[in-house]
Amino acid sequence: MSPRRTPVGRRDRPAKTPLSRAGLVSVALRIMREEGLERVTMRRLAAELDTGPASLYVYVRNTAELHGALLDELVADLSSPETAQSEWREQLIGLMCAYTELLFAHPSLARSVLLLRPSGPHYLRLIDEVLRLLLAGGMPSRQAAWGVDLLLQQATATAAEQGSRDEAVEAGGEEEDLALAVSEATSETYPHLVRVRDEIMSGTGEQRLRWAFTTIIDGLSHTR
Amino acid sequence: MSPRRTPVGRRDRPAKTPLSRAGLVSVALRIMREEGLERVTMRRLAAELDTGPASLYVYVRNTAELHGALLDELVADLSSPETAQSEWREQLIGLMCAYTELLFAHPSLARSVLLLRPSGPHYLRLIDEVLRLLLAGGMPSRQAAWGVDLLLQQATATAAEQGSRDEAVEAGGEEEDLALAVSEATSETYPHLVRVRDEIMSGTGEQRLRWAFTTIIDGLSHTR
DNA sequence: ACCTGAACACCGTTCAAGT
DNA sequence: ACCTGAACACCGTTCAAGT
Repeated sequence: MSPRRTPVGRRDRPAKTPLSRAGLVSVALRIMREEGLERVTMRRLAAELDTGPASLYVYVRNTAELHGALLDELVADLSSPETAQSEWREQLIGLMCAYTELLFAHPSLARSVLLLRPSGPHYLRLIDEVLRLLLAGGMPSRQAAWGVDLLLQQATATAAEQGSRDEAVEAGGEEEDLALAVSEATSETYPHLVRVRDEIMSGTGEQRLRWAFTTIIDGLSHTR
Repeated sequence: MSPRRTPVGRRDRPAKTPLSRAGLVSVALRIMREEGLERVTMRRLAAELDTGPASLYVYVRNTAELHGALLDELVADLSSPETAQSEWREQLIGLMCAYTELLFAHPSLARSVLLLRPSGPHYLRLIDEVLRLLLAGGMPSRQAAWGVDLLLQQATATAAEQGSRDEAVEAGGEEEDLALAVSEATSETYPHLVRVRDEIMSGTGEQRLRWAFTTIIDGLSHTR
């Protein structure tokens, strides 16, 4: 229809912006938000940027590094909640819940991040903030330092697990297998499981999440 | 060389045993032990069993279910350590460490299990045993019921993370990125991180693992 | 240095057709 | 019911060759 402006252009795209790491990440972010991380593949990204997959390896080492960059972008939007006069403990639980909810929206990213050691500037800011709150709670520095890891891992693992479960409902449905197995357990085979049967699946995700963070923070405070 | 005994046999394999779920799982287990979970693919498994990949779907729903079955086989070998007169707390930490070490040998399985709700008989036995110890510690039943989940998730997440890190050393090396970022952090940008800098990477994997379990159990005991 | 097409070496799952 | 070959619809990464 319109006359060609770029003689060797493969298609009539608006323009071919030069490749850059930032460009890569922003396109990846868009695809992730619109279609999920599953669709963010090197091949798809390359197609979107009107090039071949090999070209991307100039800007990212591999898929894992790309995922790390995506996490950092997400974490950038994480505002410290209510920096007001509420207690450090409540603030910390709020921050951890906010981070977990962020990951809930992208369970497959959580899955990927679990295998990473994120090191982006925004993630470091999150670490620093969690540390601030733990130290504000009067925790010894080793307790605080190791605690950040424990808390962040818990958040990521929960998001990875919970999120993929929602996705897996259509597909497999392994949690129904567990529910079934638990309901069929007898006192002869699994006596303790039977004793707490009703509590094992109880509570909402939100309740159990807050409970988990509270439990860990209690354990951290209880200095030995 | 030798005369054909099976006229339509594709190759001179010893014999073609009929397919079964148990047979599938045992071949999968062997490949996992010898070459790692990465090599346990439907296609590879089919080739090993002298059939096409489609045939496997009679016995397992999908790859996830197969991984669940593999975990259950591993957990079967998990002997309850020292059921002697040592305290419930020490016994529990020992059991959790044993489970984690089991998974350390198969990090990619841990990764996969994180997205599952395992429901095999041996896994249920593990749940029952952890519950027994928590209840022996005098914990209220909701605390115990939710606690099992927290403890087992922590174990799996640690194995998934730690294990893949060992593997990733050859490949990417994202943890070095973090170490670098931490060492380059300044008091202006990340004041709290700088304050605990030396503790954040300290300790061996074993030390931190025991510490994490102790912390969570402390938090669980501290009933609210 | 940056960019590329093509190739290497694979995947999981489904389906129509057989036995 | 069980089993199968072939197909569908893809992957990440590397490499030699170009600019």
